[in-house]
Amino acid sequence: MNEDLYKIRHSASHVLAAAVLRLFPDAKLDIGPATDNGFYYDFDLTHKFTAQDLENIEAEMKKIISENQRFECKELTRQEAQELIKKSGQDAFKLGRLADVPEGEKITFYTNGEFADLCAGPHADYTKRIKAFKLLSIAGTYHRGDEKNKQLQRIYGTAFESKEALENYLNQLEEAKRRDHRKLGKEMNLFAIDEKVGQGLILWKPKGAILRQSLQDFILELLREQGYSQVFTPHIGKLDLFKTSGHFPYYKESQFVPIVERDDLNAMAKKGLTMDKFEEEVENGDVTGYLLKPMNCPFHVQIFKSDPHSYRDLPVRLAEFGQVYRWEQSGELNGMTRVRGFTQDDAHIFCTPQQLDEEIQGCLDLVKKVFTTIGMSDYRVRISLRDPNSDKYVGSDDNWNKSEEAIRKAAMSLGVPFTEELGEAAFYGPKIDFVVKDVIGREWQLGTVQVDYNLPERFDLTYIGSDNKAHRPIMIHRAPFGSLERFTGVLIEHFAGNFPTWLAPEQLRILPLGEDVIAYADEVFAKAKKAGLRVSFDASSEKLGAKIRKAETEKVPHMLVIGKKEAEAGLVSIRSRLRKNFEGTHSADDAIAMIVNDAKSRAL
RNA sequence: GCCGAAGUAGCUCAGCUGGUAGAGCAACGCUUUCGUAAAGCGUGGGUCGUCGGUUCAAAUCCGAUCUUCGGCUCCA
Repeated sequence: MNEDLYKIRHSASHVLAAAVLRLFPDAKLDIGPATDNGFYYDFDLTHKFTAQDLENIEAEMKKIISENQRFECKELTRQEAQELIKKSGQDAFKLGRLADVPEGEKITFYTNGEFADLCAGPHADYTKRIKAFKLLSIAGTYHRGDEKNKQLQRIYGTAFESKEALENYLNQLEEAKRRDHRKLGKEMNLFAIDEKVGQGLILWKPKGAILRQSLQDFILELLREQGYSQVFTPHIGKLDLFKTSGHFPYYKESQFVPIVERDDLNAMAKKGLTMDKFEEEVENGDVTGYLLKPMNCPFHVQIFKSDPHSYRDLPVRLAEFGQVYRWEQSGELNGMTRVRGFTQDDAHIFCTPQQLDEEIQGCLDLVKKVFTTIGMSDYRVRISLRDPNSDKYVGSDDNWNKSEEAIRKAAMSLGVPFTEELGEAAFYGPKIDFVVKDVIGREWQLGTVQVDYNLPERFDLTYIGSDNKAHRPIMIHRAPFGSLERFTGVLIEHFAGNFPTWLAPEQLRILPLGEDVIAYADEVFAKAKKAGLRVSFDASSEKLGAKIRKAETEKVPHMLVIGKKEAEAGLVSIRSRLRKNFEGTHSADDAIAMIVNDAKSRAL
């Protein structure tokens, strides 16, 4: 965002606050910055803002803008600032915000008209610089983003340097909604979420299943190339397994309640335990129970443990499309991108310290290959490192340094910009994530590679080194898609449902023209089917235009039009959304071969 | 989980201040057999998310609850 636009938006947020104060003098102001897409301001007010209020506030803002107030910056001492805040009756949050300004830094107030706000600036010079703005929504938000704090009301808006730019942005929003995976998923019969089945639980419909299977096949191919072994593990495991791994009760809040054996349940019921006592017993007591797995790692660890290992066997790479279950808060659920049951394209690598660099590199290559094949170039890479001032991490400093260095080195080799975030690492090791945005600009983490020193320790994993002594292997967790559900959701939006041939649930449709050609068209249909294409036959008595329209709206990438002309010459006519160079008449065999190759090559 | 909004036919939506539901598309049937994005006519389909309340009467008003959407928090 350029500086002028930033100033406009930041100024708009001040105008918003000024307008709200005119209409609701009791409102307490918290904070109101410019954002990537607009601006907001947070208010504390007993009255709940309504849609009508939003309109009134907007009208008041227009008034303020037309008054063409001048933004003036005033530097104050801390003492003066405190007095000013108290005098204005805005001490509820502003005093705290003032305290955030570090000692020695300038304290500035920006004034426009009757409104003054603690603010570092910069601002536009006059309110009339805000040429176009619109208030978009009201949302709840916690003061300082902490759910223990008071919940405030946030008004979101956006502002631009011209009416055209605003129109443009609003149109873009509309356009984006059209490619929303929840909308397309329904329209294209890819998946469903059913109230009766449960929130956040995805039903993959036949067409969505084809999409998913194609993605899985693709990954499997890459895994074979990279020397992974496929494994399968159950959906539940004993509580004890997760106690050893440290996941239970550590992740208790995000797990489904344990499945406790009938006898134990009975015994606890007889004791008349309260919920708290029940949980305590499950956590600490001698209770036999199972957990729906929130992650696959402990299972893979036990597979590794089931054999003795020599350094010559390493690295061991165990891969599984493992379905896991997490109790996400209901308000966090979102289509396919945030669900309660999802399938990780998971794998765990057990390697020696010497192999770590190369293995991380291999994982990143895999992720990169996936993103390149899909044609997703709009992602950002985030590496999460430990907070140097915290002691919550396990593993030696030496190990941490080495693995952080390995991660950083690998990230650099990607040739894309990445950010380093301190304190974001898991307690067991640093990680590197691939993050993409959905149609409304929300970020979702997809691929991830994490180094882990913790689980090998907790499960006492060993291999015999060349010195004939036991050594501790290092684990890498990695998932190039992250989860098939989230990835598919993002993928639907990425392609706006217009999938390349290899992913399209229906790759080809035969459009016969008239009853006379049905027999010939049927032959072509059989050939295409035999060639492995996902093909359908439109035998309806609609006109060609209607058949084409139907196929187009259903986003079928290729069509074969077969009329008298083609039937007599033994040809077919291709109409293709994806490959204009395919279009024209060809022999049926050629046409089918072209489409088959297109699918095989996973061309975009 | 919290704040706010919403839930009417398979889909998209209309139904004003209460008088017991309507359109387009889809589906189905008949006619049409057609040349690159919509042929014509007809038919069926809804206990208005669910439960309770107010009322002579509730899709409409009130309460609870479930689900969805936008935020916040949290995550793959």
